[in-house]
Amino acid sequence: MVRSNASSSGRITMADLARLAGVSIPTVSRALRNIDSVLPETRARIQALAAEHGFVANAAAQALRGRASRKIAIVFDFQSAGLGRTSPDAFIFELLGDVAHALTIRDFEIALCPREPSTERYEQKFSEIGASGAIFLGQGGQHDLLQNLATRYPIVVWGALLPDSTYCIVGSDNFTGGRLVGEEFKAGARKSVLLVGNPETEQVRMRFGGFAVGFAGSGQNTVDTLPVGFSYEEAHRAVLESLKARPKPPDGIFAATDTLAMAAIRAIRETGLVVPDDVVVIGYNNIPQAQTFEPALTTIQEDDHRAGSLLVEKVMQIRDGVRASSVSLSVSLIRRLSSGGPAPDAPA
Amino acid sequence: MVRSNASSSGRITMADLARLAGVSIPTVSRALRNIDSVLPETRARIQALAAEHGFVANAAAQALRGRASRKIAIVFDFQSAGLGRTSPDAFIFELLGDVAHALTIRDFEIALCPREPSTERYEQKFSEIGASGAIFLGQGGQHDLLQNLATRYPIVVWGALLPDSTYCIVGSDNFTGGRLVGEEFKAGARKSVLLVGNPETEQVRMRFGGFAVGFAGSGQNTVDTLPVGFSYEEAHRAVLESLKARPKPPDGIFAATDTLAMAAIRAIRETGLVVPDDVVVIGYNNIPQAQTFEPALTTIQEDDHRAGSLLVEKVMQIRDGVRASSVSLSVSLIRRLSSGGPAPDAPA
DNA sequence: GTGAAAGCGCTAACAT
DNA sequence: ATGTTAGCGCTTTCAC
Repeated sequence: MVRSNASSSGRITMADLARLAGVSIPTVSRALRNIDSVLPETRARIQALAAEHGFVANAAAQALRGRASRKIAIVFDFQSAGLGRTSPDAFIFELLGDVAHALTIRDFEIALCPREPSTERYEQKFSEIGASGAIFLGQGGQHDLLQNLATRYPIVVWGALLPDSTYCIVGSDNFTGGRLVGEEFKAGARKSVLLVGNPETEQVRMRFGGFAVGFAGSGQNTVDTLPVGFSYEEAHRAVLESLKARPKPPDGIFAATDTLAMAAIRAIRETGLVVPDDVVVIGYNNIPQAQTFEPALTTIQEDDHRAGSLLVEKVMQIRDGVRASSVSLSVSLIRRLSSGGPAPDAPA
Repeated sequence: MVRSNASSSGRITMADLARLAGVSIPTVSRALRNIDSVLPETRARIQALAAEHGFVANAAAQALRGRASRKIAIVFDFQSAGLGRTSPDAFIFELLGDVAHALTIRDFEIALCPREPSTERYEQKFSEIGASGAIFLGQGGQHDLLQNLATRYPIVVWGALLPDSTYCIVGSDNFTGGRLVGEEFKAGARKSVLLVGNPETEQVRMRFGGFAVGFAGSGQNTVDTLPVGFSYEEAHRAVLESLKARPKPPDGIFAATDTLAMAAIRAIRETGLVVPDDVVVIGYNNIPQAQTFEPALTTIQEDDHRAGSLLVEKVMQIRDGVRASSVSLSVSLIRRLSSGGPAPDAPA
């Protein structure tokens, strides 16, 4: 077996086409790329031949010859952490699907890459596989590294729009999202709020920062932070412990993601409290399950679903030497049951 | 910008190493691959140099030279279907993460590929990108095509273990899984059962087939099938309509996936019925949300989580010319609230 | 044990 | 408008 790429399976090469068309190899190359000269008639003949035989240029050879590859790397944490099977948040997978789709449409190859510990390792990796650009799904705590990498490689990052960043970021307007939640809590006269999520993560920090602004001036109140990662189990445990440890429960929880919000709600119920009567809960991302969950989750959502295609557009621009500016996707609050809003759709 | 792969960013080549080590290029190549001859001392010196300079062989050049690539394609439907945003089932994304992880550990490159309509197109695609094997996540209704493709390319498929298949399949023991549900329904004295899911899909057909066997002999009863795809929304709508159309509701629903089960439960509740008191519901896959969902979902789960690494192991074998046999992963029933079982863990 | 030579499939520079 | 020549970085003969 061991089918390598080329040569195996009756694969057609440019040399074959050249023979068939009675022209030289470079002419075939030119015709196929619709280049300048080449007699229209010749081009037509060659392209017809190519189509007929299902010719596809060997990407390896093109890459070797120095041509900018039509290949983009997508970087994210797919490493299930050993036993715990802590897979990425559902939102990231959604985004991955959208990005992959946008790349496919443009006829680009998609390489999945794990996180690396240094700029050099990323460069090596991208260079090794011949990717002409990379899309990072989440900063993953590598902001400084990314600043550096961006000066040497075309990258775009889904994540928080950090003010000092010199690389191109596409992200939810985390600050406004957080502020909307803060305002909602202020309007709902919440007195004691718990923020669930790790503020060391860039996006989470901005969400919580926005919250503080929106919630400000709501009089006598307290805001505590419960720093947890992105896993459902960890959040569930932490919220449960926190509820037991406190003299009285919070009356509002803002979770950094919908997944964490669902974990919090479960913990709340297990202590006998009722959502939203005793505690109002709001999440972030509006993942598909948010609507499905009981009680349906109040959450923050982007106003359009262009995240995936935007990331791809931007990386194409940078790859082509065009400056691309960061984009903050506007957000809105979806009111559902978990904050006392209406049910997602009227029961029959 | 337009950084192609090689040549840009001070990338080290074998020629550079050869110069540094004072040997010829082929010697470097041999040393790095731990090949036969090569004086141990020479090899050590070269490897040290390579490490020091962070040398990584250019995959394109290796591929071009005819070497079996260390690259595997993963095929699945990531195309969100236009407006509907019908993304793949959560289970597939879980599996994708596991497979990607297993490949990364083995230092293989991962290419994401969409479905193609024909054997030829798959061959072209794999050949173009230089993948030396492919993993299909789900048959996707392409059983015949896959039979054909497998004779020409190293592939492994996650899916149903169809009896006539000549290609290597790794899959849940769908038949037994279905049978367990059937037996559970029989034991629970269900009289009127609705199967939700499209039996044209290979895996679903086997699950329902197993159900029939397990449920058989439970006396006077009826079993209807509601054929729907894999989307939550579609299933929700279909179940709702079905419930309204029937003279009396079923007392048991077996959904082909957990996602469909959740949709069914929502529909059931919207008609005023109670799960599990009026209708018992069982799903399939034990996705993370199954535990979280309210009521927690009774479902079928594989006994171990080796699916991802098994798929990778198998494709490696086939790639290396070794025959690999299909594997049916044993399953068991997880009893939770949706079928009247215990809550996932005791409330505090 | 190592080097010299050839070539994988393609594209860019220079002919014509 | 097309052909000729050279070479990307690597591996595989075949010499020595």
